[in-house]
Amino acid sequence: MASKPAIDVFSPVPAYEQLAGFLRDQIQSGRLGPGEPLPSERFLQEEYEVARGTARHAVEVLRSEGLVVTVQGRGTFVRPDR
Amino acid sequence: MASKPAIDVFSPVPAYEQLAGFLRDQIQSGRLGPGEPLPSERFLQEEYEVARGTARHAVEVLRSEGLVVTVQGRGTFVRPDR
DNA sequence: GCGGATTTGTACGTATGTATG
DNA sequence: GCATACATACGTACAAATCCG
Repeated sequence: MASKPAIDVFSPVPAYEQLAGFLRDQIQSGRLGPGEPLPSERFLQEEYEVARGTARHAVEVLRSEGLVVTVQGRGTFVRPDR
Repeated sequence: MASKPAIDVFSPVPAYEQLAGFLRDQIQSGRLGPGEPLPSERFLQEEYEVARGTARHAVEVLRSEGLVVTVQGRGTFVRPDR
Protein backbone atom coordinates (compact mmCIF):
# COMPACT_ATOMS: atom_id res chain seq x y z
CA MET A 1 0.00 0.00 0.00
CA ALA A 2 1.50 3.24 -1.06
CA SER A 3 1.49 5.67 1.84
CA LYS A 4 0.12 9.10 1.29
CA PRO A 5 2.69 11.36 -0.37
CA ALA A 6 3.57 14.58 1.38
CA ILE A 7 4.64 18.03 0.33
CA ASP A 8 8.37 18.61 0.61
CA VAL A 9 8.66 22.17 1.80
CA PHE A 10 12.38 22.22 1.04
CA SER A 11 11.94 21.17 -2.55
CA PRO A 12 12.57 23.75 -5.23
CA VAL A 13 9.36 22.50 -6.80
CA PRO A 14 6.50 24.66 -5.55
CA ALA A 15 3.97 23.05 -3.22
CA TYR A 16 1.13 23.59 -5.67
CA GLU A 17 3.09 21.75 -8.38
CA GLN A 18 3.86 18.87 -6.07
CA LEU A 19 0.24 18.58 -5.09
CA ALA A 20 -0.88 18.83 -8.70
CA GLY A 21 1.53 15.99 -9.41
CA PHE A 22 0.02 13.79 -6.73
CA LEU A 23 -3.44 14.34 -8.14
CA ARG A 24 -2.30 13.92 -11.73
CA ASP A 25 -0.80 10.58 -10.79
CA GLN A 26 -4.05 9.41 -9.28
CA ILE A 27 -5.86 10.32 -12.46
CA GLN A 28 -3.39 8.85 -14.88
CA SER A 29 -3.04 5.68 -12.86
CA GLY A 30 -6.80 5.29 -12.87
CA ARG A 31 -7.15 5.42 -9.10
CA LEU A 32 -9.34 8.40 -9.90
CA GLY A 33 -11.51 7.41 -12.82
CA PRO A 34 -13.39 9.55 -15.34
CA GLY A 35 -16.32 11.35 -13.74
CA GLU A 36 -15.05 10.75 -10.25
CA PRO A 37 -14.73 13.71 -7.90
CA LEU A 38 -11.39 14.94 -6.69
CA PRO A 39 -10.98 15.54 -2.97
CA SER A 40 -12.46 18.90 -1.99
CA GLU A 41 -10.20 21.89 -1.57
CA ARG A 42 -10.80 21.72 2.14
CA PHE A 43 -9.77 18.09 2.25
CA LEU A 44 -6.59 18.76 0.26
CA GLN A 45 -5.83 21.70 2.48
CA GLU A 46 -6.00 19.58 5.60
CA GLU A 47 -4.60 16.36 4.20
CA TYR A 48 -1.51 17.99 2.72
CA GLU A 49 -1.24 20.79 5.23
CA VAL A 50 -1.27 23.65 2.77
CA ALA A 51 -3.30 26.83 2.54
CA ARG A 52 -6.51 26.76 0.60
CA GLY A 53 -5.03 29.02 -2.06
CA THR A 54 -2.29 26.49 -2.62
CA ALA A 55 -4.79 23.64 -2.93
CA ARG A 56 -6.81 25.73 -5.35
CA HIS A 57 -3.71 26.54 -7.36
CA ALA A 58 -2.91 22.84 -7.70
CA VAL A 59 -6.39 22.02 -8.98
CA GLU A 60 -6.16 25.00 -11.30
CA VAL A 61 -3.13 23.46 -12.91
CA LEU A 62 -5.05 20.29 -13.70
CA ARG A 63 -7.92 22.37 -14.99
CA SER A 64 -5.62 24.23 -17.33
CA GLU A 65 -4.35 20.87 -18.54
CA GLY A 66 -7.88 19.82 -19.28
CA LEU A 67 -7.67 16.87 -16.92
CA VAL A 68 -10.50 17.97 -14.68
CA VAL A 69 -13.63 20.08 -14.72
CA THR A 70 -14.88 22.17 -11.82
CA VAL A 71 -18.44 23.14 -10.98
CA GLN A 72 -19.15 25.69 -8.26
CA GLY A 73 -21.06 24.20 -5.39
CA ARG A 74 -20.42 20.65 -6.53
CA GLY A 75 -16.77 19.95 -6.89
CA THR A 76 -14.05 19.06 -9.32
CA PHE A 77 -14.30 15.94 -11.45
CA VAL A 78 -12.03 13.92 -13.65
CA ARG A 79 -12.97 14.71 -17.20
CA PRO A 80 -15.29 12.01 -18.50
CA ASP A 81 -14.21 12.12 -22.15
CA ARG A 82 -11.04 10.12 -21.84
CA MET B 1 -9.93 62.09 -23.77
CA ALA B 2 -11.16 58.92 -22.25
CA SER B 3 -10.83 59.09 -18.50
CA LYS B 4 -9.40 56.16 -16.67
CA PRO B 5 -11.98 53.42 -16.23
CA ALA B 6 -12.75 52.29 -12.73
CA ILE B 7 -13.80 49.07 -11.08
CA ASP B 8 -17.49 48.94 -10.30
CA VAL B 9 -17.69 47.14 -7.04
CA PHE B 10 -21.44 46.70 -7.40
CA SER B 11 -21.18 45.01 -10.76
CA PRO B 12 -21.90 41.30 -10.93
CA VAL B 13 -18.78 41.08 -13.06
CA PRO B 14 -15.83 40.27 -10.79
CA ALA B 15 -13.22 42.95 -10.28
CA TYR B 16 -10.50 40.84 -11.86
CA GLU B 17 -12.63 40.39 -14.99
CA GLN B 18 -13.36 44.09 -15.23
CA LEU B 19 -9.67 44.89 -14.88
CA ALA B 20 -8.75 42.23 -17.41
CA GLY B 21 -11.25 43.87 -19.73
CA PHE B 22 -9.66 47.28 -19.35
CA LEU B 23 -6.26 45.87 -20.19
CA ARG B 24 -7.61 43.74 -23.02
CA ASP B 25 -9.14 46.86 -24.53
CA GLN B 26 -5.85 48.68 -24.39
CA ILE B 27 -4.18 45.83 -26.19
CA GLN B 28 -6.81 45.29 -28.84
CA SER B 29 -7.13 49.00 -29.51
CA GLY B 30 -3.40 49.23 -29.96
CA ARG B 31 -2.86 51.68 -27.13
CA LEU B 32 -0.65 48.91 -25.82
CA GLY B 33 1.34 47.59 -28.76
CA PRO B 34 3.13 44.29 -29.25
CA GLY B 35 6.17 44.00 -27.03
CA GLU B 36 5.08 46.83 -24.81
CA PRO B 37 4.96 46.28 -21.06
CA LEU B 38 1.73 46.25 -19.13
CA PRO B 39 1.53 48.34 -15.99
CA SER B 40 3.13 46.51 -13.09
CA GLU B 41 0.99 44.60 -10.63
CA ARG B 42 1.72 47.20 -8.02
CA PHE B 43 0.65 49.97 -10.34
CA LEU B 44 -2.60 48.21 -11.18
CA GLN B 45 -3.18 47.56 -7.52
CA GLU B 46 -2.90 51.22 -6.67
CA GLU B 47 -4.43 52.68 -9.82
CA TYR B 48 -7.56 50.55 -9.66
CA GLU B 49 -7.65 50.18 -5.90
CA VAL B 50 -7.67 46.43 -5.78
CA ALA B 51 -5.61 43.92 -3.87
CA ARG B 52 -2.44 42.56 -5.38
CA GLY B 53 -4.02 39.16 -5.82
CA THR B 54 -6.83 40.68 -7.81
CA ALA B 55 -4.41 42.51 -10.10
CA ARG B 56 -2.48 39.28 -10.55
CA HIS B 57 -5.65 37.40 -11.33
CA ALA B 58 -6.55 39.91 -14.04
CA VAL B 59 -3.18 39.58 -15.72
CA GLU B 60 -3.45 35.81 -15.39
CA VAL B 61 -6.61 35.91 -17.45
CA LEU B 62 -4.82 37.67 -20.29
CA ARG B 63 -1.96 35.23 -20.00
CA SER B 64 -4.31 32.30 -20.32
CA GLU B 65 -5.76 33.96 -23.39
CA GLY B 66 -2.31 34.18 -24.88
CA LEU B 67 -2.46 37.95 -25.12
CA VAL B 68 0.51 38.61 -22.88
CA VAL B 69 3.67 36.97 -21.68
CA THR B 70 5.09 37.36 -18.21
CA VAL B 71 8.74 37.17 -17.23
CA GLN B 72 9.69 37.11 -13.58
CA GLY B 73 11.71 40.12 -12.56
CA ARG B 74 10.96 42.00 -15.75
CA GLY B 75 7.28 42.35 -16.27
CA THR B 76 4.36 41.39 -18.43
CA PHE B 77 4.40 42.22 -22.12
CA VAL B 78 1.97 42.24 -24.98
CA ARG B 79 2.74 39.24 -27.10
CA PRO B 80 4.91 40.30 -30.02
CA ASP B 81 3.67 37.73 -32.54
CA ARG B 82 0.45 39.43 -33.54
C1' DG C 1 -40.07 25.77 0.09
C1' DC C 2 -36.65 26.44 3.87
C1' DG C 3 -32.45 25.95 6.37
C1' DG C 4 -28.11 24.19 7.12
C1' DA C 5 -23.93 22.01 5.46
C1' DT C 6 -20.65 21.57 1.85
C1' DT C 7 -17.92 23.25 -1.98
C1' DT C 8 -16.15 26.43 -5.12
C1' DG C 9 -15.58 31.69 -6.30
C1' DT C 10 -13.97 36.23 -5.22
C1' DA C 11 -11.29 39.43 -2.61
C1' DC C 12 -8.59 41.19 0.84
C1' DG C 13 -3.99 41.57 3.33
C1' DT C 14 0.71 40.02 4.41
C1' DA C 15 5.29 37.82 4.19
C1' DT C 16 9.07 35.95 1.90
C1' DG C 17 11.62 34.17 -2.23
C1' DT C 18 13.58 34.70 -6.90
C1' DA C 19 14.97 37.14 -11.06
C1' DT C 20 16.27 41.29 -13.30
C1' DG C 21 18.47 45.65 -13.92
C1' DG D 1 24.04 46.43 -2.66
C1' DC D 2 19.62 48.20 -3.90
C1' DA D 3 15.22 48.84 -6.25
C1' DT D 4 11.76 46.83 -9.03
C1' DA D 5 8.76 43.12 -10.57
C1' DC D 6 6.87 38.70 -10.56
C1' DA D 7 6.23 33.92 -7.80
C1' DT D 8 4.85 31.35 -3.97
C1' DA D 9 2.39 30.79 0.24
C1' DC D 10 0.01 31.79 4.23
C1' DG D 11 -4.44 33.25 6.53
C1' DT D 12 -9.10 35.31 6.53
C1' DA D 13 -13.83 36.62 5.19
C1' DC D 14 -17.83 36.49 2.71
C1' DA D 15 -20.58 35.27 -1.64
C1' DA D 16 -22.69 31.93 -4.72
C1' DA D 17 -24.08 27.40 -6.12
C1' DT D 18 -25.38 22.90 -4.84
C1' DC D 19 -27.17 19.27 -2.05
C1' DC D 20 -29.90 17.11 1.36
C1' DG D 21 -32.97 16.58 5.25
